[in-house]
Amino acid sequence: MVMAKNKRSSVVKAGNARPKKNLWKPEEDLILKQYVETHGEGNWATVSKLSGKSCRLRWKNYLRPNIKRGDMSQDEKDLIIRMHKLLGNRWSLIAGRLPGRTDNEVKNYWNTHLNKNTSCCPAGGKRKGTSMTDYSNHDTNITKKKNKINTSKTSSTATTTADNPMIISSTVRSPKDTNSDHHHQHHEEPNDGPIFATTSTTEESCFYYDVDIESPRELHYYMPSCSSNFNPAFVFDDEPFIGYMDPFLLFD
DNA sequence: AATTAGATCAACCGCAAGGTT
DNA sequence: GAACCTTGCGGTTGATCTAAT
Repeated sequence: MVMAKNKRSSVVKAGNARPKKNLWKPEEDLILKQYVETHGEGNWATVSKLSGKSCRLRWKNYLRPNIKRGDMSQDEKDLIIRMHKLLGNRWSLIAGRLPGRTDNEVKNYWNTHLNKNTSCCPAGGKRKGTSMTDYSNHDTNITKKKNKINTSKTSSTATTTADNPMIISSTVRSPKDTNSDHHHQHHEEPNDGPIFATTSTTEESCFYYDVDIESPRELHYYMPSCSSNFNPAFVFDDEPFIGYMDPFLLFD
């Protein structure tokens, strides 16, 4: 069943039973907005205590300036798909690549629009125990609580089904680990083995992102610049995606 | 017109990391 | 260094919508 895009207000309809969810009213939004304009961001615990609502979330996902609302453009969709293949469920990182989009929005968009369209996932939109849950378990478990990539050792492996013969395994290391992992600096693999692409960074915020891609075709899709000679740069929409230069990776 | 199934999205929840005391 | 507090993140839930029956 194809559903029309559903635009809903956050306002509870008058006459309805009191909702379990604490939806925001426009006047509450206004109050919060004025509060932040006056006092600045922060002190969310205090504000939330006073209001009884999650003000930080509301501000971050809805009220913050430059929040872009409305349909995703084709470019944004493509970027989300490709970033998700590369990064998994690291919504904040993906959202950081999409100006004006929040991680929550990207996550919702993925779960509702894109997840079901990917060949590696079971089709369907039923929520409970379905596509989102089942498919994402592999990288959900991986990425959960491990996405503080700058600060902690993170290892993730995203495998796929037979429909998508690509395997991405990413390993993010803290600078401490760099001594023992010299091969992460720059690496070339023989063509007959798994292609092992790596970006490296330096200084405090550095981390290493290793991508094992079994299919050279897939590698070329993600990294057109590294067909035979490896070049540690990804390209998104003609934009070089270089780990050590990209603020998206260093944004913390 | 009423009901049902499925889609959408705002908000909630719990955990982990970082910061402060 | 420990304890507490704050913030960020990702998974999940629930309300409400629309199209189909």
